[in-house]
Amino acid sequence: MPIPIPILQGLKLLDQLPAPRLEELSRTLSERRVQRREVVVKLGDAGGGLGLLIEGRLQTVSFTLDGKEVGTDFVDAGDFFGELSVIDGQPAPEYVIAVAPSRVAMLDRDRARELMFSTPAGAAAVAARLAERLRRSATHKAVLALPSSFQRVCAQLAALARPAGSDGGLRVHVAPTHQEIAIMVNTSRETVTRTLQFLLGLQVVAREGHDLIVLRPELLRQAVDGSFGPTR
Amino acid sequence: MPIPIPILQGLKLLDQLPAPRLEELSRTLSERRVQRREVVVKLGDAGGGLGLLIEGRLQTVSFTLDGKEVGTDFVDAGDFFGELSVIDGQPAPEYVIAVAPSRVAMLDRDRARELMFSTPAGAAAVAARLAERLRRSATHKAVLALPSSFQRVCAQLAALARPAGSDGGLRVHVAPTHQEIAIMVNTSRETVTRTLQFLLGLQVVAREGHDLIVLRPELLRQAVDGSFGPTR
DNA sequence: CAGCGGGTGTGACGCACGGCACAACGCTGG
DNA sequence: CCAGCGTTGTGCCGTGCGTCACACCCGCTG
Repeated sequence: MPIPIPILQGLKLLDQLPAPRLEELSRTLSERRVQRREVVVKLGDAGGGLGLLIEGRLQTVSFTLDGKEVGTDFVDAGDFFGELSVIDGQPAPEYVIAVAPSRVAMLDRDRARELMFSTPAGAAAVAARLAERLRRSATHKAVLALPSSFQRVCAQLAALARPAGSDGGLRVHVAPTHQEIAIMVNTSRETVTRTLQFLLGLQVVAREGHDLIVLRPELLRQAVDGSFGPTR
Repeated sequence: MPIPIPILQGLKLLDQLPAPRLEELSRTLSERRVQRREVVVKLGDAGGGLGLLIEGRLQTVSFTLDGKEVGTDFVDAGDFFGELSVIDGQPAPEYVIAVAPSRVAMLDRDRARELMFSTPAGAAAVAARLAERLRRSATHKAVLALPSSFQRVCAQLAALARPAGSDGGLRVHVAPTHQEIAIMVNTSRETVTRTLQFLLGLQVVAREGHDLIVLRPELLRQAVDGSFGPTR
């Protein structure tokens, strides 16, 4: 089924495209719906095309050298993914998995390269996206390198929390499971549970349905830099 | 002082450039020599230009949220660095420090953007470089996420070792100090020392001047995936 | 309603490793 | 040749947290 042009215009790579090109893409692209947990790109896939995320949320997941899962980054609606293989022709470095029901479109390799490199606007969009990913990767490393598990969990919570709609409060919308958090910050599920219990007990965070709301962001920040925690 | 054209042609961003452009750059660029430990780009610098590494080796260093140093990546001769600020205009996300005596050239922001985006070849070079950095960043994360310090040190050694000239042996040329390794893999200097002692004792690696040679790469690999180590 | 599976909460145990303290080495420069 | 500093080697101590084991809760489906 074709994809409506207004939707295509909402995608970062395509928002500068002239109308005729958009129309052509609209006719030839087709959309795929994926459910939570479904795999969109497999680790090691070579020659895959470029993915465009129309709606939903994806996560990139990879593995340590000893086989344990490591969460790495997220893909939000409007972003594209799978660029690395398109750029350098190497196999995909990680899995891409849906964390929420999503709609994606795949663009074959040759047309993707053409969009990415033939115009300065396309090139700039690609560079901007890669730069964004690198910066996030760096901050994620800064989290991973924190000495204690407690700090890492707090840091990850702080990173996941986004300003909520109404007041200025922070909230983690549909919080990940403890297991998923553990994977992101390289610790055990039990430690995540214990950390969360600690924070709930001190009213630093609170549960609200499937969301987690941050009541005292400043304490969370102190927890990250070590000046606040279980052992005094 | 002007930079000879053959040297400019050895740089990844410039190797496709037509002769007249090269000549102009040769006249206007000037080279700076830096010593080991000298800072080339400061964390937080905004509006900095693009750096070109003519000779030597640089390292990017950043800090955890609680203020500890984290080694992140290396820049080798021919690579450029400081792209992120040029691309997105944000402050530099990390320090860039020389780990060996080096020669660098700085290119101002506007001319860098022109080189990077005005031609498909330039755009492809930039994308390729960013893709390379992202892939390395991902493998570094895979190292950081290993459960035990011992494994992380071994993994880092394996990553640093490159095929040596003569035979097929692996060698770490001018090995980093234990402290530097500790920073890269998020552990303590003492643990690095102990791990290295362990490996030296079992003849897995050996010292040769300032180099470290890997005598038994297969054991090193087993050490990484946990099937070989101090506690059996 | 029972039965099930995925997620969460909690206790107990053991050990790897971070931190400290100090000794020993190997340079560089005076 | 000695002083001084950066790096390496090692013992010891305390503890954070990974792991195992098990109970509980909730939302399914039949």
